[in-house]
Amino acid sequence: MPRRNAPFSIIRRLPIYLRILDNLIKKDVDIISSRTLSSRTGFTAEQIRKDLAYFGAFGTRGTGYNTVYLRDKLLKIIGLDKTNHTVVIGSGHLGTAFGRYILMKNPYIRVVGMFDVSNEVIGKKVEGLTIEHIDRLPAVVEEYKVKVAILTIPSAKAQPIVNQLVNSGVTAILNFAPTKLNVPEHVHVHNIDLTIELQSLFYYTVFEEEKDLI
Amino acid sequence: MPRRNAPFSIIRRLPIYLRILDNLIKKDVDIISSRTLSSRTGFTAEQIRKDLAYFGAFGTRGTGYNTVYLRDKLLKIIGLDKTNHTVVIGSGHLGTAFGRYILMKNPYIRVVGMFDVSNEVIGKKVEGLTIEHIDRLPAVVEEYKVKVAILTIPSAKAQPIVNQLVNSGVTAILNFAPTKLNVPEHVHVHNIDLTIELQSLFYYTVFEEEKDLI
DNA sequence: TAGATTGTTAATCGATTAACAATC
DNA sequence: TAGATTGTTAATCGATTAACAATC
Repeated sequence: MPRRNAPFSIIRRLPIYLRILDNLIKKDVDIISSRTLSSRTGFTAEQIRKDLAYFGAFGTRGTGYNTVYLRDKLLKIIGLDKTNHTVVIGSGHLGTAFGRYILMKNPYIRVVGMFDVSNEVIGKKVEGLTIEHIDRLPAVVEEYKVKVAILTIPSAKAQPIVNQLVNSGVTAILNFAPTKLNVPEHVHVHNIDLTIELQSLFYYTVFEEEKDLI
Repeated sequence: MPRRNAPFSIIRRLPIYLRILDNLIKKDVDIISSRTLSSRTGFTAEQIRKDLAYFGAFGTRGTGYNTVYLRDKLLKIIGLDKTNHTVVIGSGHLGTAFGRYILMKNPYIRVVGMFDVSNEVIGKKVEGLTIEHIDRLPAVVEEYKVKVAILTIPSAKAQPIVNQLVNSGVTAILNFAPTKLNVPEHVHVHNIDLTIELQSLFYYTVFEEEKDLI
């Protein structure tokens, strides 16, 4: 499996293929064509073939892709072929909702810790996992060799925690705090900013209203 | 204000500028340069100037941008210059967390309804707003002329609700259900897929491990 | 005026789409 | 073999970066 520094645009589509393959395999479908994948994803068949071809030749010409084989390849490419640990930092409403969601809906990822500073939530259980004091974070990260962390704490408190995470060996962060995090080059940050997502949608509502007037 | 069908890549950056301007104005800063905005956002100064120039000439050469004036322009461009209503459909853990977040943290957006089908949550209050039965959705959407809806319901139940929303006049949907929604061309859908965001991060952790071996 | 910073045009880069040869 | 579908090369499209003239 030649692992290169693949474009982010491709990487983001792989989990979508993975989810569809999971569903197909559950229904005992053995073979899928790029055309069918296209109708399920909304991406063009050409793009799907090109995405997969970036990592190797996984299909059979004239037939399509074997679902189990392709899923296996995708899991290896993404890096989900072994148990993967993550921690949730910040156990307010948003943090516990995410933690619960991942614990329940993500077959390939395991939450090994949830943390907070507030005595109001520390000790509470989320799907069987006990929320711990944030002082326990470095120990848990090191014990489980956690490489990916989810951040749902206020912007003002984010940077010191991020520094701590990086020092403990975390290399990827899913950041829900609406602030720019400073990290070394080898650490990847994905920002999910609910305000951006929601506000930017309003652009299209105004546009629609104006279109009505034309 | 010439409103065109601006590239989505630009539209998504506008709320970030808006947030920074809000903070600057709070601190009584009158003028900001593209260079300073660059260091705050991580985007290049050239890109920021080009983004803004797409909608008009809002700055002063040799000086920079007036914060209050630019914020005013941005609010008009995005379409946040009037009260903007939204509804949250699906009031499970994720839905109530989002609803609460928007109610508390979004100065320009007002949640006018939260809905669910489960008697366990209907009647509960979230930051003063009572969760209603989903049967009330069309009435609320029409009463408040809601154009933007937030969807946090299971994938299997999403499409019928989306059809209902579109019929009631909604033109933009923030979708957290991990499924492709079918909508008419004039309706915009933003998908936020926590699984994609999280799984795709694991690609970079494997990459890092391999780099260690080189 | 001189220094600073915008707004705009040109060059580059990267991603998507189209076309088709390879091959099951 | 004929039909189907992949994998790959070429063409197009769009977004970002660089350069600089305009102007406060």
